[in-house]
Amino acid sequence: MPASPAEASTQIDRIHAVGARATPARIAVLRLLESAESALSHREIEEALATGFDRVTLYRVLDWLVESGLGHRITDGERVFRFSLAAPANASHAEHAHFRCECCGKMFCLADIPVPAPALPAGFSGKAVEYCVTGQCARCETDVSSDES
Amino acid sequence: MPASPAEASTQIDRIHAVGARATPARIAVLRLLESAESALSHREIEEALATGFDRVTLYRVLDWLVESGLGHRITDGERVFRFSLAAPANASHAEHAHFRCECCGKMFCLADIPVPAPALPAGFSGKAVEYCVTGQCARCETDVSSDES
DNA sequence: ACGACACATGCAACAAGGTTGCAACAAAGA
DNA sequence: TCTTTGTTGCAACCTTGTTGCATGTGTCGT
Repeated sequence: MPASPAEASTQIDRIHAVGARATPARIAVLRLLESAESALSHREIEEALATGFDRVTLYRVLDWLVESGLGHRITDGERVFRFSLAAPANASHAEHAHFRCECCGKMFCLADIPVPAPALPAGFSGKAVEYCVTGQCARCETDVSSDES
Repeated sequence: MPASPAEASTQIDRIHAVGARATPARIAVLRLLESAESALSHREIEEALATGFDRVTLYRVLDWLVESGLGHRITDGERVFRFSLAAPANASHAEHAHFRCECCGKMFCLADIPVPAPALPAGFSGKAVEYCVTGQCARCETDVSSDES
């Protein structure tokens, strides 16, 4: 079920709400991230949006997304950035934990698990925290155990 | 104060203990990491060891270090890997938190701060946890405040 | 509805970090 | 000392992300 113009208006509103231009690339990325179950890398976004947006355009859209506060950027353990939407403006988007599956490579937001506040040594001031667990996700876990040949 | 052969024997023993060959590159990297106050990136290691080891050699030494259990690899928030030595075999090297200074780029091991165990959703199994705080370290903090012009 | 302007896009080139293949070399044991 | 097997150096390559610049387009004022 591809985009209908009516559905796209949701994204357009969100874009305008942060004082930016509603462009096809931005709308498409927003829509994609909204329906994503896990944080996506630039590569994954490029492949999902087979619409021929330029690589650089996507990088810029993603940068804009973070700058404007509509999304965040997290780093998985493998030198790539991943992007997910921030929660809608009403909810305060507390920092949450992430889970990266070694098997399928997907990254999940563990919204339920609050990131424990760090106790830093004297003189240190923390701004942001990344809390990322690596392991196997539920699906890969069952795949592997049922595949024990 | 450069390496003395006598001091190097410590490193050689550690290398032999994991069943590997004691080569100049490995000894040098081990020595460097032992004296490092923070986790070092490949680049930093290459510059500190101005001894002309090949880039690739260092990458391979670092990979070996992690595989053999003598060191770990962590990712700072900026797409680069950093390496530090594992604690000596007697101590169980519990996972610890890291701190990356946005200002000077250094990465510190916060050995005192235990990484809280994650509560994962059903079906997920975690193997490793990364807990990294970003902010300003004590030195940069004072530099900035005394530099307010 | 139209035009202007600022911002967004596409292209090409670049940069940094890391990996691979392969021939030459050297540490460890016989 | 000799052999073997693991290590090194080199060159080339890949991936991820960035920059400069000319062209295109969304938005606003009219």
